[in-house]
Amino acid sequence: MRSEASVLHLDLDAFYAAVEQRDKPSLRGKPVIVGGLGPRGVVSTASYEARTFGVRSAMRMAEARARCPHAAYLYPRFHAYRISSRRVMAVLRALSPLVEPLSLDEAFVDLTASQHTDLSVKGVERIARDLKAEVTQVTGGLTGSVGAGTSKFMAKVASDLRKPDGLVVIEPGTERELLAPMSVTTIPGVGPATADRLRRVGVHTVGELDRLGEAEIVAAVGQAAGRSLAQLARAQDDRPVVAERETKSVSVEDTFDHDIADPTTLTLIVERIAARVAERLTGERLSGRTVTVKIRLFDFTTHTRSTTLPGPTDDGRVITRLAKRLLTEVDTSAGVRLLGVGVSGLADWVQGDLFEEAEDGEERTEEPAKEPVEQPVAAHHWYPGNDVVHDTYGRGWVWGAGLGRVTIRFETAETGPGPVRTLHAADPDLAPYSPLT
DNA sequence: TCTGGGGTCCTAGGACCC
DNA sequence: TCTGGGGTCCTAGGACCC
Repeated sequence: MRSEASVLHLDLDAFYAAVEQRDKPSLRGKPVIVGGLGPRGVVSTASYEARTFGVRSAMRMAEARARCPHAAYLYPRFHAYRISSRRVMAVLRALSPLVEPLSLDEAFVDLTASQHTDLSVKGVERIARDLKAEVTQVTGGLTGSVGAGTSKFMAKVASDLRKPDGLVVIEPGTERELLAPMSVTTIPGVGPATADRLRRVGVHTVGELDRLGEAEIVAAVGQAAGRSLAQLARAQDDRPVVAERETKSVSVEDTFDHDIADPTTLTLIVERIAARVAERLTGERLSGRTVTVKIRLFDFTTHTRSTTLPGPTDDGRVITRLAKRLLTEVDTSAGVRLLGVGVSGLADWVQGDLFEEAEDGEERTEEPAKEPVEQPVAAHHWYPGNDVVHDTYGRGWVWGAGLGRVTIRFETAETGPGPVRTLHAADPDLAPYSPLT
């Protein structure tokens, strides 16, 4: 446990809406609501003027329009938000190299890694005041709320305490007293489901949770959540501020204005979404092994289907083919409201990083290997119905794979479906064929 | 015209290996 | 014929966060 309030949390106020008001003076002082504008849109950010009408983040747009019909409704301009976000993060990194961004508008800063030595409450207040001024300056007038405390948890609680444009440093030693009357939902990781479970054992506040034993908490909410909850309820939080986090997955999803049941349309959409995922993977020099399709049906039930490749890929053709196959594994005949494609199990190496230094900013001429996994290959590396093979027989699809062998069914334009060949995984005949091509 | 999009982490069961 | 435990990987679903 830190003895000083050396963790700082910055939260930009109504960030998306504030950027819009900054860039369009006619919107200043007026309710502004940023989010999806379609029939199924939800609110991303409401300006403080809109919040007085009860409009909140994650609220359905239809409800927001009912509550505040005269607001300006805007589709998010992420490019603009990203520019301002980068400037703010740069300010934070100048303060301390240890900055952990949580999103475009939020970050933790570890002040023990900064050049400041006075981390008394007064000293941290001075740092925070200067920081707020600088943030406002580099963003052309945006404000942020800053909190500081002896842990991430307390810093975040602090920044929430006075919004907007707030500055709160929680004096070390006063944490439990401060937390005791607060709702358990103040604790990160406690959402509606966990709050409900705790309510059933008579716990509503952090203080009540604190008085419960760890064993009882674990019994109520499970192993991992229970242990961390028991700690956080006592204001014990040793989570470090982590500057670099590795991306674990990349996904794209789309909710349709109206449910779609037509299989051809769904296939087309899944192709388009898979291509966007592949684009982002290659753009970020990532590749992954597991492809997942997410299907939300008309009734909001959500299904995922996934498959794991023997080696990482960023090939749009491979991702698309697998996504299309996975889509067929779920009954979509009653209507689909959302389709998504994701790739996870990302390689911890960057594809082709041996080839490019790219100091000159030129296009790379050397394409990275699309298929890191080459032969020899085990039978289970072949994907029935997906892997295509060409040889003297013509074009063949892998028909079955497993138990050390691969069956391939060939067909030609003239003769149609032709012979079925069974090859052993170690068969040299299989070697020329690369799976997943 | 109920319920976004991008993520992270956890759980639980089954397969498989030693 | 019956019966181990531990570890890892994979899949599906769900909670949660901003």
